[in-house]
Amino acid sequence: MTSAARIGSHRARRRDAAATREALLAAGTELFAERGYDGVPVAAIAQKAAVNKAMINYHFGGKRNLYLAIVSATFGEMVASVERLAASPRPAPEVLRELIAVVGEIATRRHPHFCSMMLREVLAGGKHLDPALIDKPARILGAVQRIVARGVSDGDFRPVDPLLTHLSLVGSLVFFFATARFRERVLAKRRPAIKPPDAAAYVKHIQDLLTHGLAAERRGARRGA
Amino acid sequence: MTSAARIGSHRARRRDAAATREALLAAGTELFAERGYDGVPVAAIAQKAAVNKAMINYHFGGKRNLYLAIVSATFGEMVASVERLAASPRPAPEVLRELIAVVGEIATRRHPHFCSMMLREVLAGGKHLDPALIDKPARILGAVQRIVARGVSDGDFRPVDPLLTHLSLVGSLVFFFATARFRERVLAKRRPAIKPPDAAAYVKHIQDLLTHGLAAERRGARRGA
DNA sequence: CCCGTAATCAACCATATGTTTAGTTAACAT
DNA sequence: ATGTTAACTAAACATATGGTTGATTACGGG
Repeated sequence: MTSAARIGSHRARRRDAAATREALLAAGTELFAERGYDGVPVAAIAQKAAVNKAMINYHFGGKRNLYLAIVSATFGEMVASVERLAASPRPAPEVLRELIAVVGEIATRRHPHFCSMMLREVLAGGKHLDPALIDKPARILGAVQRIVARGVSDGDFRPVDPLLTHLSLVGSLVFFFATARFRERVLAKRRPAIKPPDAAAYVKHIQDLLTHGLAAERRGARRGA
Repeated sequence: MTSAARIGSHRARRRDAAATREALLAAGTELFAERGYDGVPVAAIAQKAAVNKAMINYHFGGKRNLYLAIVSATFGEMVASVERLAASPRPAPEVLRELIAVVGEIATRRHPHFCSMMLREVLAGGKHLDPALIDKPARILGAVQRIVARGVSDGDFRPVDPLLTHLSLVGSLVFFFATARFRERVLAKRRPAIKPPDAAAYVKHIQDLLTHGLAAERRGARRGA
């Protein structure tokens, strides 16, 4: 892992700033997601990265800045994906289903710690976040809202509130992916032990729930108020 | 507040163990919910409770035990309410709507810190929790599952998976109530500033989403596989 | 080959924090 | 009144932690 990352442009180097930075980012991502900002000593990050802890200050300028770099990187791809989808001209219900799948994909494969970090940040009220970073969640919010609003105005969705819909959607997804560890622990304790549900099944469940839950009533149905 | 709580059985007492314990529990509940276990120094709890910090060890035997006492108290009422509802013989869709309302009620009025604490605990993988406490979330899970399973077997709901349904329901609710602070901050930054949605509107939204999303198809509809 | 510099490291420092302790005081029974 | 004890306090302690420093080393250019 580290040794591989340390293979630089021409040959393995005993000193490689880029590899050190990478190792710190990787170690920090995992640890912060697991235990939260306050729960991780810089010594633990350094040890996991097999690097001297002074390197955190040397390369990032302190624990806080390392954390911000990690959050920024982790959030970046998610924001980009969601905004790309929001721009799609396809029917809103279809786009929403794909959005759910994409979030599931990113949350399981590309950034397995995204949901934990997002939730921790949000729980902390954005205390650790830069003003520059705090707008990334806001952009996700905006993108989902746009999709839902379009579905409503196209008549594909009931006249639901886009903001509330966004919150319920993101909430159920983030909650699921962020709480896998705890779920395993609880379910394993049950007699008979229950197998924790897998991500793909949950993604499909949310897709179906939203599809049915947002669908416009059949033509000629009651239209409240 | 404290002075009021310190009015004992017959007259105000300069020393009142019960009042001191209460003050510590109240202060701890608020602070732990806000900043998490690791984020709160015992000195802060003691200060907020207007009590000497050694009292935490004297009355509870340490920070950890104070935390466990708080979580236990906070989770207790929620578990009781949910299990009471699960035992109701009324139609499952109706019970589920009420369950959502009850969770909203408890999360806003009686235990405004329940969702934050629950989410933090779950994120930590139950690291701080006693085996005795870890089964409280499991009981909530069981109760919701029973309601959903009954709705399915009664033909009121589509043949959804009760566990997945539980996760999506609890996830969307807990997420909403735990992230109010962050939401306010993000929404206030938008131009024009958006008023954060209130709890009652969200409860209704989730009720409707579930009602529509779980409802059995009209008679004679397709039955997959 | 040799030097300058970026990168790295071990040790140190200042501070914060959970817990302990030794002493003090108020409530109450007698 | 007084002795006993639970409740409380201030100070001390041990440890953990984030950050700094000054020396050291490897890499690349000359």
